[in-house]
Amino acid sequence: MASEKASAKALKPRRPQQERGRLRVAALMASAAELFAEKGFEATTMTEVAANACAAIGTLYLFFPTKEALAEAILREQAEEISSQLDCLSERMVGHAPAAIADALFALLGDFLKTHPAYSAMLDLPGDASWRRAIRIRRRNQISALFARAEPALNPEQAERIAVIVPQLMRIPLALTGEKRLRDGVVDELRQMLKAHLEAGS
Amino acid sequence: MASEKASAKALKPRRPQQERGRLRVAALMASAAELFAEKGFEATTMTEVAANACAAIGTLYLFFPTKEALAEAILREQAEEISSQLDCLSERMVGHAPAAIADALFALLGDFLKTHPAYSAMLDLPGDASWRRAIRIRRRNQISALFARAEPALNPEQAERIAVIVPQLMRIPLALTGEKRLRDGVVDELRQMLKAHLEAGS
Amino acid sequence: MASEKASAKALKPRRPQQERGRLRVAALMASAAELFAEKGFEATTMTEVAANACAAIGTLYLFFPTKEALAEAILREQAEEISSQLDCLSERMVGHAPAAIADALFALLGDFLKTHPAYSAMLDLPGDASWRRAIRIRRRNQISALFARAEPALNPEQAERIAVIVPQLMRIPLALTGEKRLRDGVVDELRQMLKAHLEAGS
Amino acid sequence: MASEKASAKALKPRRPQQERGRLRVAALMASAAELFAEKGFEATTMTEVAANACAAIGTLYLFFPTKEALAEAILREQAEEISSQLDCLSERMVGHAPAAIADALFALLGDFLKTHPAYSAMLDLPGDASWRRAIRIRRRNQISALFARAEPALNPEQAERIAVIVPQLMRIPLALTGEKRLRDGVVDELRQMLKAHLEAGS
DNA sequence: CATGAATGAGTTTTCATTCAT
DNA sequence: GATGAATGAAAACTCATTCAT
Repeated sequence: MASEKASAKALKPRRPQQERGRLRVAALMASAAELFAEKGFEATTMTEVAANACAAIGTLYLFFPTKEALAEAILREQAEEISSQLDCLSERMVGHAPAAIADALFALLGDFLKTHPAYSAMLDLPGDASWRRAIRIRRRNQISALFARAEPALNPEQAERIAVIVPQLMRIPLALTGEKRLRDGVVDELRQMLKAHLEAGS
Repeated sequence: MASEKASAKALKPRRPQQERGRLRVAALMASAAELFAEKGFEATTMTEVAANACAAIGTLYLFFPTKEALAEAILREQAEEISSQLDCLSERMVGHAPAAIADALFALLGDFLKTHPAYSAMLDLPGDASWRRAIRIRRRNQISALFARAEPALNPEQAERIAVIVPQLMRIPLALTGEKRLRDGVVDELRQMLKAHLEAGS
Repeated sequence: MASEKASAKALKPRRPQQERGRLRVAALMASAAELFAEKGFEATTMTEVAANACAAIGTLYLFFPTKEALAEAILREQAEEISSQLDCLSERMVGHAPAAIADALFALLGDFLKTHPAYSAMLDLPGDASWRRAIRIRRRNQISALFARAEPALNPEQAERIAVIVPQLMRIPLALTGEKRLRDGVVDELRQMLKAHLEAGS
Repeated sequence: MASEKASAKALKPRRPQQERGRLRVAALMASAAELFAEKGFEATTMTEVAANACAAIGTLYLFFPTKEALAEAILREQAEEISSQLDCLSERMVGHAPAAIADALFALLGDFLKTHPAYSAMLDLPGDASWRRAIRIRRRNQISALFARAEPALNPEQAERIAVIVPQLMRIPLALTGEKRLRDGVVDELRQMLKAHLEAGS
């Protein structure tokens, strides 16, 4: 599977040393995330990303050597964010029952995906690169650890399966734009389903 | 005098009038479905689709005026197929409990997605056209009707929510290529989760 | 010519077969002429020509080896037609004054171009082939001969110039589709202009 | 936060923001005009246009989103030019007789068409778009106003007809490439014809 | 003669990426 | 750092023409 074509070219998203540069980079990433979420990674052009951030195309390439690198930077940042939130949650949830954890996880992931619509869209893309898989696995491990730490009695295999399932469950309501009532109902339905399952299984 | 004006330019999407043509079309659609499933819609080129079917690029465009039209034709065909399978299932399931239906639905959708790997990948694409939405809604209505018909006591709103959720649940294991054990475990976990939920809810 | 070869295979009578072929060819040429006039030579496709004549594309190529040959056949036929009409006119106009000839020519060309809208469009095309030039020159010579024969006193150089000008004058009103009043006025204006000029020059 | 939404896809027809860009655009338009005049609009390829201007194909599309848009840009520019020349002429010709105006108009249009060989070829094309019609009508109105202003006694309907006719008269000699003597004679003949007509009509 | 599926070179158009200023 | 013009390989799409039936 090693089809990494960017081998010769050292992948180096440059780190801006100045405050203005950092703002620039943030604006570019926000612009890209917005467009990726809206029309998908492939359908978004680098020119659009730059224009949407009121920057020149050259400026965009100043910080991100390729479109793929731009996606990776965004995804890494968002993964970092959710990772620390999961760490936080893990602290708070020690000793709680799986069902309680499920509730909290639902709230956390629901909020995150709503405010970061590009996250799922970018993480589950066809032709997944190794770094994409790594991010998914890290998230999976973190969630399964969350359950394991809170409730050591929980079957670790099941914890892993749950860790796979929960983030994907959260994507379901995202597709129901324009049907708010249904979407909220689906969120509740999913939460009940998961909680009931965890209560039954423990 | 040539009367019929030929409607400007719209003589492109020719449907095959001979047996050989019908075979060709089938081969082209199979080729496209295979590639769409493998590398995604955007990353697949029309040239590849044609070559993969041992046809010339012109032959492909003889039957499908655009790449989008090709995707639509494939999706419509597969949607038709699953639709009739759902009809069949609906017949057989009259009078069964929701949990039994869930089991049967799991089996049906699981098989279908395994043999039609392009289906989900193409149905849930960014920037969804109206025909895509129509297909999704039809499937949703059919599944909710399946539950409603088998178990008239079931809350119709819940049936709709379940109809939204189930097909998306089935997509989750698809992403787990190369982790067969985990994938099978996840399938079981999801089935149990859904069945338990439906049994509790009824 | 009656072929008495009544063998096992029913042999269709040859004459009707040729007759049918002649009708086919006429229909194809009519179809092409219609489309060429409507959207131009380049913008018309061979497929459209065939479809517009309710024939298969292969049938079209049975009679015309290339698109260019199709155009040439149409133009030659129409040129032949107008040529014989000009011959007729030449007979009738012997001894008439140039102004009278101009009137008659106006009527003849006006009718012809109105019923053969492809004629001008095809004769004056960019990148003119030699046969196109030949047709134009033949028409020019015929018209100048018409004047010379009727009125031998007329300056032959002027006759040639008039022969160049008149067919082009007739094209002017053709562009005024949808402004019938203006078009008719322009026709009159042109006729007066030409007649006055010829009367003054003689 | 990237506010301005970038209007979907319409950031293509970029107008040059630097001096160098303006030169490039001019060179591209000149290249296209040359080729359109030489081989016609349809027979000219965008690749040729770019190569003829020593530019890459992408550069051409940077400024002109389609071949049609390229034609429109050229035609609009040339129409603007002739329009201002007609304005100039209108100033100078106040109080002159129609015949004198005809002379001046002949000179002006003759020069213009000789130095802008693409103009007529592009303005009178099959399948005329609305913008093409608009340019023709503007020219017509300007010429008829020219007559009306110089000689208020002139019949306004006749002025309009003349305004339709004159530009088309000027096209006639253009077709006579390679027959210089004849062409010059035709120009004179046309001029006399028009002048005599206008003198007689007033 | 008739047919229409098939071809593939050629055309238009896109867009990630580079580079001179 | 910043800019935006420039690039060109690659993709979508067209259509005159051929050929097996």
